Amino acid sequence: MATWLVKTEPDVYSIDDLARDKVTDWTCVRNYQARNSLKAMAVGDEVLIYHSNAEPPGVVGVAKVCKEAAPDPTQFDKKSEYFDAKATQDAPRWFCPDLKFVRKLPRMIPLDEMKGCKALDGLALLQRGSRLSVIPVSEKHFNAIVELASKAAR
DNA sequence: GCCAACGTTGGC
DNA sequence: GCCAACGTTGGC
Repeated sequence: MATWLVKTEPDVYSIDDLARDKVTDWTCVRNYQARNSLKAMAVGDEVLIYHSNAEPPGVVGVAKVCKEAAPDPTQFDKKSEYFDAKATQDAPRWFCPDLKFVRKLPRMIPLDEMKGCKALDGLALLQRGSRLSVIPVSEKHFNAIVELASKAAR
């Protein structure tokens, strides 16, 4: 089983929206590297949900892949701002898995705290200028973040 | 709102 | 295939 982290802007789609929807197709990712990660997701993989452009930014919850990546319908929707004229039904460019809400963490883990955490050294999210919206996370890092959430903030 | 760090596009 | 110009992301 693999583990991942996906970013979302809470103003657009927050962990609470996911909690309400229970399951959502993770659409609108338009970056090839991120797309490749989405396509590599398998049913049962666990996914950390991260709020970007938030105050503060940080990891807020856990979801689970419940359906492998399928063509992202927003690429075919002319009215969508994510419409892609170069994508066809025969050769879709963008894919989205379905994610199922698992739980919110007992507390959010701010980016700041992750930066100061030795156990999270090497986490791709913390690399300088990391802008990827879908990131593979080692199981070790995944567990370290979940454990942090069960401890009180420093 | 600023801007650094990337990614993408397109002319050559 | 290079690379300048432009667009986007996302922390601050």
